[in-house]
Amino acid sequence: MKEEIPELYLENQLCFPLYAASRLTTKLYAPYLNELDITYPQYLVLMALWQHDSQSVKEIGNRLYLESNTLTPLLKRMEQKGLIQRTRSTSDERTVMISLTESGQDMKEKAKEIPHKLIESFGEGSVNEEELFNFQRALFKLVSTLNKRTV
Amino acid sequence: MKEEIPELYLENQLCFPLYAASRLTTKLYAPYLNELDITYPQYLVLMALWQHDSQSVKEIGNRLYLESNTLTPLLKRMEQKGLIQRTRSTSDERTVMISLTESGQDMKEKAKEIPHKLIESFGEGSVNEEELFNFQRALFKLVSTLNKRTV
DNA sequence: TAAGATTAAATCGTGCACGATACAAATATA
DNA sequence: TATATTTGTATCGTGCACGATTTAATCTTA
Repeated sequence: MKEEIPELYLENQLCFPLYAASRLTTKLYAPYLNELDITYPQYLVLMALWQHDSQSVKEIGNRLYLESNTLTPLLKRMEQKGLIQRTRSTSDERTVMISLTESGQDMKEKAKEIPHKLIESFGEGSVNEEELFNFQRALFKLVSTLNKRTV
Repeated sequence: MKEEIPELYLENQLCFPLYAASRLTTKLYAPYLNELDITYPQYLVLMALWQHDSQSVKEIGNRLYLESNTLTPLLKRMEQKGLIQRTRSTSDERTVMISLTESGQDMKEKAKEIPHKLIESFGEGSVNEEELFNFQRALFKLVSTLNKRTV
């Protein structure tokens, strides 16, 4: 017999809308990131470095919740594009320091328009400023809680 | 000179916590999905089919916001595992209908415990029921809006 | 009804994610 | 101070995502 299990409906999941929203948001960024010839994860790394230049792979990973298995190849691609520099630390030969090149720093100037453009292409009325702020707070709280649970 | 652009801080993004939350949530599911020998996207397809068996690739894609370039290989893997059947429709030779096998239907029985287990391993106090519900509503609203913007 | 447009899957190439493992450097401990 | 443990990167294999393109079937329209 067919048993109805509402707990298994897609509409009742939390994971599914997170998954969908993340992917759809990334798609919304695509046209602007394409202009800069970078991908979304690369944009995240740049944001981390624009905020605080010269971080180890580990530190960037802590910031983005990623590990070296994902970051190493990604950072190598960014190095190839001339956006960053990878240097093995002299004080601790295990760690690799990542720092922005001139080109990587300059990209910030072009990127700073992206957030505004995105709000424009998304917002179009219907979004309450305060509601959005609360939603963002809830999201970050969720991330923080999830991070504790998944260590 | 170093220009401070708060709009580019990771803490002020909406996309970044969505991306992080999505990935961390998927990680929380991993142990339970591993027991069933399925991946997270495969779990989503199963949920779609448990709710409504026998859908075309296109219909599943509309439900999950995915297209055939992602779904075709994914569904082929699920077919190999004996979870689903892929049959080309006779009425419209373009469409491929996806339906659950007996094994795919049976998995629902094992899966129905997952949502509860997840809330357990996550919840541990600190989560307001109503707050969570509102957050979920906001998430789905966001997905719906994003979907309109990215067509 | 024949030519053009649209639609549904599939294929291809690139870039993530991530578990598992390897390896060397640094740290802790006997 | 040897030995064991931990730590930071890197490597490997698998499975998504997704833009671009292809192919075949269906639908439109002149």
